[in-house]
Amino acid sequence: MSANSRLTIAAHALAWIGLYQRQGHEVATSEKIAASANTNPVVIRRLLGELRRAGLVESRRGAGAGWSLARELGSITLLDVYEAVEPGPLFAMHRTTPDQGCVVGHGIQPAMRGIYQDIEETLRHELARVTLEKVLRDVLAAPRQPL
Amino acid sequence: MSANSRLTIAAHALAWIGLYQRQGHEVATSEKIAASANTNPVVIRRLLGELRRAGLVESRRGAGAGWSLARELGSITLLDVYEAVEPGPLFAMHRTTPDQGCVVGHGIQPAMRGIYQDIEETLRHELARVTLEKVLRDVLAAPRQPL
DNA sequence: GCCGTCGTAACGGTAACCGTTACGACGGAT
DNA sequence: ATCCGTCGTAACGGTTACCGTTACGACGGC
Repeated sequence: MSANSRLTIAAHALAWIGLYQRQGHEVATSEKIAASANTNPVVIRRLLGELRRAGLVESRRGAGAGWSLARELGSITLLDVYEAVEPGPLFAMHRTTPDQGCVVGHGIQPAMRGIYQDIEETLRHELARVTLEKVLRDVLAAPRQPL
Repeated sequence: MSANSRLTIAAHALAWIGLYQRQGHEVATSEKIAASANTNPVVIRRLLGELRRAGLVESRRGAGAGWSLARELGSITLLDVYEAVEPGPLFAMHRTTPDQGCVVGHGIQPAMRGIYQDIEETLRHELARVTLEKVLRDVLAAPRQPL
């Protein structure tokens, strides 16, 4: 599976904004988030744009612009982020339709669809158990670098 | 997530070989399997090669060559197939290391690694619950096309 | 009107997967 | 000993997704 880092970067951005706001700041800029994640501000803006469409964050334009949470970290789960950022299903069917004249070719897609649905349901359930609040807690629990 | 069809095609091939053998045949050729899956024989040979490395199938060369199961369908699970054909982890970390001077940048990777490990463990558990015997059963249970 | 930031288009690089062609290797069948 | 069907595998091109980057208009406090 060609894994991608979209969920990781999105969680990073949300945790960063959440901590930033708890430190008393109003809005976070894509530039600062990008510096923490060591990537390009446009990458952050693109991802946060998808989170905004899902109602997880809000953005202000003009002077003093930036991003803020639309919900508390404790009410956002990894499933919310996953659904906002990962479009397709986990496993794909055949690219071309199998031979419908063959028993296996005819029955394989309904069979796999049902099996995959169950598995993805379990995955979603697991993702829903992890809040961004817990992510931030785990982040802050990481051992400090000794001098 | 850019889903791929490797697990689906591999399961298709195994179910096809299993049914073929139950019909009394010795070995299955990549050409016949490819015809059922509506793809190229080389694609099947590549995938079955990975399943052979995992000890799930065997291949014979020379005249009357082809593929056969190395284990009963009931003892092969989707997890066996998944591990044989899907190399990497489900979710990836940042492409570049985050800013270690930032609290979030420093703690995000250990945090996400732990969370992802739990989730993937659950996924593997679900995959292990489905045997290829069940896949073939579901395939054969698909409704016939009415005339 | 200025200026910082968002929003978004556009482009190139990278990587994975798939389909295809090609060809040597193997080993029963004759 | 030769033949022939199949495997095993390399090589190449096409497609797609994601990422990084540049560019530039839109917005809105000041």
